[in-house]
Amino acid sequence: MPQTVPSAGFTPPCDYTNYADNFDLSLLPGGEQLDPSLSQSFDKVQPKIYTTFYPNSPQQDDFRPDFQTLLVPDDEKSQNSYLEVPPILSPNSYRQSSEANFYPSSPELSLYTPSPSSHYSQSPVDDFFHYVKKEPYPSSPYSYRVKEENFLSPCGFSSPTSPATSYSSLSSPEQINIQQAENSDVLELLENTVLDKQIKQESTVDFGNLLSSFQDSESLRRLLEDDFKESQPEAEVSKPKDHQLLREVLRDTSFQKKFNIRPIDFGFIGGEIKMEEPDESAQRELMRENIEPVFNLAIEQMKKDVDTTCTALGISPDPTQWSAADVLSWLQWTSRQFGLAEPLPEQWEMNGSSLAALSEEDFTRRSPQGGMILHAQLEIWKAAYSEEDLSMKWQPETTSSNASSGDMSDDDDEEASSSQADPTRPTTSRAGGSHIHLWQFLKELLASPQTHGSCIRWLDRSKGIFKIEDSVKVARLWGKRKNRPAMNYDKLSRSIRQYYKKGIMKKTERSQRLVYQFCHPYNL
DNA sequence: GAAGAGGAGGTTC
DNA sequence: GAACCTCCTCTTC
Repeated sequence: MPQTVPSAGFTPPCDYTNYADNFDLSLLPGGEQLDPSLSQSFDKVQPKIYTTFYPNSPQQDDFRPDFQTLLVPDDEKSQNSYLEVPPILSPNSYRQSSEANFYPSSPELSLYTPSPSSHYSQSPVDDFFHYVKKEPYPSSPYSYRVKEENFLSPCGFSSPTSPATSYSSLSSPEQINIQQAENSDVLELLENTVLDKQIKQESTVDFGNLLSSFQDSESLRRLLEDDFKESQPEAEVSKPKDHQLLREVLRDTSFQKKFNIRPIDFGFIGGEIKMEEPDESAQRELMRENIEPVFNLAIEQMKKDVDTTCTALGISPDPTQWSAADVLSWLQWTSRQFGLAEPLPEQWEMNGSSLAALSEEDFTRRSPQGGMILHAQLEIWKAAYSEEDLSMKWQPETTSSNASSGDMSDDDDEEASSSQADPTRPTTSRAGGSHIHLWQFLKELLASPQTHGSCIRWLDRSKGIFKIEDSVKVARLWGKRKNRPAMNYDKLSRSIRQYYKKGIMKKTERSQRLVYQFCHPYNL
């Protein structure tokens, strides 16, 4: 009959997926020295952990456990510790009912489990240990099973205070007001999506087998009690400091000798890891799915920052529209924001278009100390504006528009359907890397000079001028991507030339072999 | 000879 | 129908 008690730091080592997702990194060697700020964050968003004991024993209906009293102080029962008290079942009813009726969601049983408010039977901890003593392991036909349910609940965010206040509590005092103002809608989104829901995971382990690894039940009892005492002062059940039992188990390497197991060597992590191409593709898709919402949030925040600054300085969000005075105003403002030296006006006598065309080297030449930062900030501005402007106004036929483009992603899954207003905008409408435009592919190669710098590289990044250094290799890569083994540079270049008519690419002013130039805004 | 330019028809989605 | 792919001829470097 199942019983749920606070996990007291115990994590059944049976479901590695669950384990990996919820693993307390502080358990690793040296992990106790967590970054204090991180620890604070964990305290605010503390997972609720439910552990259910349900012995497969006919005697269990006699148990009247008081785990709640034993392991959970009264003042905590309503916080992070949950004891599920099920109705008492007779031995017959227990035997007649399958485990699936109790825990259909257990990994072996694979159905969903009731919420933490559901009820299960109980058993006293003393009787539990008595039972352990009476029934020698592992020969007992009745094994205890432990089911741990982890509810990742936004405890810190679900306080009566506003989301912004809760979030700000994680920050330094001087940041509070800013973050309250700037992150409120981001937090609102997070609350409405992820944090508003409990994420439930569970695992089941044969407790009997687990206990058999201990010399006697007293040692386990002692460990559990010590663990609970240690967690008492903080009144936090699942703090990183907990999991004493697990710590002990992890430190105990006797099992390695017992089962002739060698420790896993993670040293390879620092080295080269080769992945099969299909797996790599799946990983990229998974990464995209995970990162895209965050990326969109960042873009939104970036746009707001740009708007705020535009209002403050009275300048256009489009850098190419800036006058010389606007340029100077923006440079001064950005320099102050980043604590850079005041820009010398004589170095920056130009309008916004000229500024936007400067390369990073140009910036660094004019401002050796902060040129890189200023250039990066301008790129962000251009990207933020293009995101907004292209989605609102830009049409493929009107490339004369002074809108700039933000090819924010070099992802190979991008698609530029003619029905879309923004051909440079990343989309995820189709998975896989086969549907990609040649110009996007070339930009993808150009974006990874470490990998592909030997076959294609930028000559002038700001103007979108690039050179194909190894036409055979580029063609081979393109053919591989498009699953066209017969691809060669002759065909690839024919496709590039098709871009001349479409206004995507052009030959450079001084024609050079294997040198092409992206048209605006594709050069961004 | 390699690469560029461009016409024309075919293929895939 | 768009976006290539393929083949071709001619030109340029």
